Amino acid sequence: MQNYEIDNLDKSILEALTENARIPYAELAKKLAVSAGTIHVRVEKMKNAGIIEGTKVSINAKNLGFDVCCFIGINLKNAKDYPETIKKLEAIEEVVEAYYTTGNYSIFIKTMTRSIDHLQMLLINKIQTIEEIQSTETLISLQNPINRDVLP
Amino acid sequence: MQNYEIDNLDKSILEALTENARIPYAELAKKLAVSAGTIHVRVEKMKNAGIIEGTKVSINAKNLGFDVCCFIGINLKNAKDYPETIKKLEAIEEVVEAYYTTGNYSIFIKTMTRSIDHLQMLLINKIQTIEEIQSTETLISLQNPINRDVLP
DNA sequence: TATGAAAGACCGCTCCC
DNA sequence: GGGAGCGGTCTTTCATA
Repeated sequence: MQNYEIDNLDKSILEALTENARIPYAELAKKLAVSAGTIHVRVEKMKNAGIIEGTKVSINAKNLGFDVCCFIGINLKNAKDYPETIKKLEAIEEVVEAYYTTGNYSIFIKTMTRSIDHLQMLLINKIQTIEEIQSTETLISLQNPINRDVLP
Repeated sequence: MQNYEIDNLDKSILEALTENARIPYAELAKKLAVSAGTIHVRVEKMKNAGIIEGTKVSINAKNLGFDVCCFIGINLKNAKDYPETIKKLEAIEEVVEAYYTTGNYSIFIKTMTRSIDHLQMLLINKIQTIEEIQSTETLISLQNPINRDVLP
């Protein structure tokens, strides 16, 4: 199911669908000069290959009141506590992404909060109370100048 | 256009659309026990309020061959070179996200590459040749145990 | 002002070429 | 990969509370 080689048509479909996942297949077909049936076949193929996982709305978090995006590098007391820590982080709704990384930190997370106060509360009352965590480093995102979702 | 307060119905719509943006409005209406017209009105309202930015397919980068996800913290020689550096980073297709942050790094970027070799090439031949950059720190993501797209 | 119902146009899915 | 048919969906309008 993996490593299916996509051709230019597949690529064009992905690009179009990345801009607007709700575009009618018929319109897409016209734009790419193929038939609607073909689009359908290709999309199904990419779904089966696990390339297309699904469709999502992109929500502007800022306009919903979540103004503060922040990255937090976490160091654990013991590396073996990783699974337990992830479980605890998962229970915190402000944690939107988590990565297990090599380098300076054991775990690296991204958080979305409504304000700096909210972030501070999150850090003090939720994250730093996790006993497996030794220390944290906070990187507040002031700007997000690049945010791509298309791959070459 | 901002700070429009969403109610429970809007929230349910967003949640459903986040799981599957292509769900028929009629089905969504049935699930939420309202009429299809209402769904349509609400979605339009949230689009106008800038809450819904659009719809996207979620692509599994791994199945496309992009196996290595990596974060790179960048320090600049001079803080004022930020805009110029962003411009140069933007031209690098492997750079999928960039943040201007407070804390340890000036700029923080996320990259997607096909392999460790590819990552190494990216670092040496592309990123570290940007003259405004003083130093970089690389955090290779080994796992991505949390990846939410729903907000509370 | 926001919701609900219905009608027509449009689209997606499936088959066969 | 292309083309046509049927079943279903989206959108719009109008009436209502």
